[in-house]
Amino acid sequence: MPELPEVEVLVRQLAPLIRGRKVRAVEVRRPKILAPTMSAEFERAVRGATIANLSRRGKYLLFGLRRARNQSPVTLVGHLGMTGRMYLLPRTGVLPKHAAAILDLGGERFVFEDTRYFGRLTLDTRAISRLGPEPLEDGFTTEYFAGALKRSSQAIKMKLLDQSVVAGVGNIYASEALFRAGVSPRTPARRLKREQIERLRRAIRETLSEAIECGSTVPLNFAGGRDGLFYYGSSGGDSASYEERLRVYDRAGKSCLECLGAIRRVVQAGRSTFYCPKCQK
DNA sequence: CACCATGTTCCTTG
DNA sequence: CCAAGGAACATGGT
Repeated sequence: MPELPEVEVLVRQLAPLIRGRKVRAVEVRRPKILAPTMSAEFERAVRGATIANLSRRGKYLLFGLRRARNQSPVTLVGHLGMTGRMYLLPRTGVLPKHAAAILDLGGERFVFEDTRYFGRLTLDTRAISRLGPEPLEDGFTTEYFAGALKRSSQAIKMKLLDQSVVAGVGNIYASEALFRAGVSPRTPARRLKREQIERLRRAIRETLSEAIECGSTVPLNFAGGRDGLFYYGSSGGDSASYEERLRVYDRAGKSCLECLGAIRRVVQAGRSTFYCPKCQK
């Protein structure tokens, strides 16, 4: 479930539920997700701490932990990887097969579940410092964006996935934003004209904003109505579903909603890109 | 068995 | 030193 909008929605829902709560115990089932932090160090820092706040940077979750008076606060950095989920589980709930780490909050347990274990929950904050600007904030200007693209011969799709260029865009929204901007994903970054860069910047902001408004993208339904299990997004309901809102992603061979031509799938740097060759130049 | 999957990091090559 | 490409990580779905 991991691009900026999904993380934003998760943070908004989770923050009020965990703010102010104390971590009574820590259980790490997959030490790999702490890397490079070691289990002992992690437990020493987190056990007994109070979660003072939760925020987001790019696709990362930032847990601000307040500890004993004589100890300094620490930041826990979370990342969902490809398959990560974070939620509160009632004390009586059954832990999932791929529970990577569990924080006992007293009433409920905070669970970090991750099937593929590509995610992270760590004290290492270095990745945060390498991130580019937040696409929905003022720092993501056309001036900045143009500067970040002008010396690169790499395809623009790849630049959008580069978290040091702009933070939070992933494989799905990169294709969607390029379609909205009418820009071909294969265009070398340095070939983009000023007007295209402006359109793309706006398209990125609109695409991400709309996804946040819609609540959630990837079908996050925690299959089978969970008793008390926290879940986000609409489970069915009236709003347009995830797939319905995507104009090109995973629509290879289907018709373009604008021109009725066929959506094409190409592979760039080993990852699928979807676009309309007629609408996107 | 084959291929695909929302992401990042490391290694190699130029 | 930098840019770019590809493999690796691990598990499951189709």
